[in-house]
Amino acid sequence: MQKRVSLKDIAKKAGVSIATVSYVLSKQKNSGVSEEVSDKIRKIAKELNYRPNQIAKSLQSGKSHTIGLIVADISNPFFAQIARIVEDEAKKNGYTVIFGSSDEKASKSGDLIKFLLNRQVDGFIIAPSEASENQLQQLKEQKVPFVLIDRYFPEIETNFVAIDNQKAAFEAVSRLKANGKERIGMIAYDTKLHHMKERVKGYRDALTSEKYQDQLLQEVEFSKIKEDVPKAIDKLLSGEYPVDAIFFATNTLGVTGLKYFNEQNINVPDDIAVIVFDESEAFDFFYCPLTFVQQPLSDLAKKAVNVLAEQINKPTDKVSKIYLNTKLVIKKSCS
Amino acid sequence: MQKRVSLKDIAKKAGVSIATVSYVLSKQKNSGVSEEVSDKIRKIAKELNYRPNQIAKSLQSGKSHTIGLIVADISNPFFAQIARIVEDEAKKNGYTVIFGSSDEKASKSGDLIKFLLNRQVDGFIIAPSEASENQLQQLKEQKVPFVLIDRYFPEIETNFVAIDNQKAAFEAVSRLKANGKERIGMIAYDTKLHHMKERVKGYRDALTSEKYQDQLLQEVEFSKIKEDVPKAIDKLLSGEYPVDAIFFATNTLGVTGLKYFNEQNINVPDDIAVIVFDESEAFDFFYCPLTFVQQPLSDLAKKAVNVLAEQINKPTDKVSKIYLNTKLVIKKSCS
DNA sequence: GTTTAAAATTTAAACGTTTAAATCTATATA
DNA sequence: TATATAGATTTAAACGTTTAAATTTTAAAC
Repeated sequence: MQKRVSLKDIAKKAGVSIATVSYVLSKQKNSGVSEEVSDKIRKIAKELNYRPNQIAKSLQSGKSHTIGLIVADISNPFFAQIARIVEDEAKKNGYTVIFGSSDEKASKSGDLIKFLLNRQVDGFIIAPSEASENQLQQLKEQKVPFVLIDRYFPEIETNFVAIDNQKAAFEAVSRLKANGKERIGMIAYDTKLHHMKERVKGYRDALTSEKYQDQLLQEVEFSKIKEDVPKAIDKLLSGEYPVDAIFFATNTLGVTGLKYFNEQNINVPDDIAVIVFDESEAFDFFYCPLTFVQQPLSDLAKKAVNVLAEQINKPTDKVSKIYLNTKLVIKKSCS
Repeated sequence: MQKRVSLKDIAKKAGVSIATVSYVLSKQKNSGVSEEVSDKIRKIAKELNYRPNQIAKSLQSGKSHTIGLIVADISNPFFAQIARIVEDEAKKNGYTVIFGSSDEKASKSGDLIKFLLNRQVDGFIIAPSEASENQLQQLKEQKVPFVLIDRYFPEIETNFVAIDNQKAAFEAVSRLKANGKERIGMIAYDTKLHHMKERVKGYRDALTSEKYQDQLLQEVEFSKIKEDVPKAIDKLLSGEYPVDAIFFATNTLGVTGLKYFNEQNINVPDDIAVIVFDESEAFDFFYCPLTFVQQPLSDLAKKAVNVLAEQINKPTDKVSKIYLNTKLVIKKSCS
């Protein structure tokens, strides 16, 4: 990599001090320097194709103008979409984004946080993984600005941008009931993460019959949904009282479940009604249009960036807890 | 953000010079410093939870250990998957990834490159957009290490990791012919990008009848595929000799096309046979299993990182032009 | 008890910026 | 003409590291 031109080079060529060059090039308004000199400096800077060294600026200012985005998996369309919006919104605010995938593992997210902190990121947007409370607590102690997205821990006072998972789930399941479904199963992740627990809560709230509830909720592990979802479905469909509807707690679970339905020639909605939390491009091709809970991804991500930017610029102890509205998009699959 | 602890703080506490601390903490082997002192320093460093300031290191070393990844759109699963693998492979090599989306616009990619160069990235992995040759040429002149991925410009000598698009397309279309298809249309992007031209070339090579070829190839614009793909399909299916097969040049085009088929109740493969370049989760739900050209995404991304890392560590003028193999995954849609 | 060499530690400069403070240069004022 | 004042420019320190070179300390050799 060729040596880049610095203020020093310009100063030498212009026959002035580095400081003068800096004043000319870094101040918008002509602060002090004479027209003559500043014109000359700007001309030379252009000639030499000067590009300020952000690293040096960062060292000097203590700000890197970089934010760290930590999600479960950047290749998951849900997070990829968030990433894209974060990218655009961050750029508008003058920030660069460094991302990292935690694979839902606290150890990975911990490493990631340390790594990015070394890189002097100014703040974080995090979709936290299970058992990462202590990491967030530490960030708080070190007064590192951060905003949670998609998930949050109710017992920790932090900024977050999320949805009302319980309400959204309640609405969805209520819809199934309204459509006459009597035994509604749910497939969720086996995690303590609050957003998932809320979805389960909303589901439970909507159920009136208390019976069999334990068997109706199937929880699968993040790392082995390929095996666990089919098993869960089998369980829900077997026995004396097979379910007549399934509520999938995420798009990934939904996709996996629907694939299994296809393999087994289980028809939606004739054999079973379905509602999925979140959407997926894949659903567009499912033979039966799917009812799903739509999250305001774009607003979620934008808000997160804005809250973070504010927090970086004027840190306060007041936290922003933002809930955005979801929408239940009703199609044939739940009837 | 709380002030972080620096070498200075440790030095003060330990009663030694900053240099000594640096020697202890930055050298793996005990270079010179006595056991006693170095133990003490390490202990204090741990106590204070010292984390080296990468920014300062970067300024000093001229290396940021950061690479810039520029793709068309991070929210496109094709690129999101690449991003994920790049992330993992980069981490293995000690690099952080900053990403940016160009939206297939040269202007955006140009801005992005400048922006990231200011951030002192050590190198780039780029899926270049149309008319961005001059940007790459400039990078070459400035001796900035970079590797192209997915696309490349044959007239510019650069590192790249790609596939043989012509061959892959040829194979795909040949398959359609072998299955008795006689009028095979293609829907491609209207771009000068070489990879797309190669796909078209491969398609043309496979066609034997020379007639009507101009009408058989439909090119649509990146920015308005939603409108253009349906139009293109209408054209291909109307007239005296409607096509009996369509070859989609990318997964995005395929997804859009198949949606339109559904709207119009056009059946695959009865009404029309289909092959798509690239895969998509969505295809799993299409009623008819789709034949597609499978790219070795993971290897592509890994290779790109490795070539780049090598280029950064020992720059040479020799370029690596790497082609990886594709696989035609044959399903019912092309019969 | 010197001398000398080796080992341990420190000094100082550098990376490319910013910016307060100091200095220098005009010009206006008396 | 001397002086104050504003304007223009430079000096120097700082951000947190690294590292060559200089210095100091320790220990060995005589």
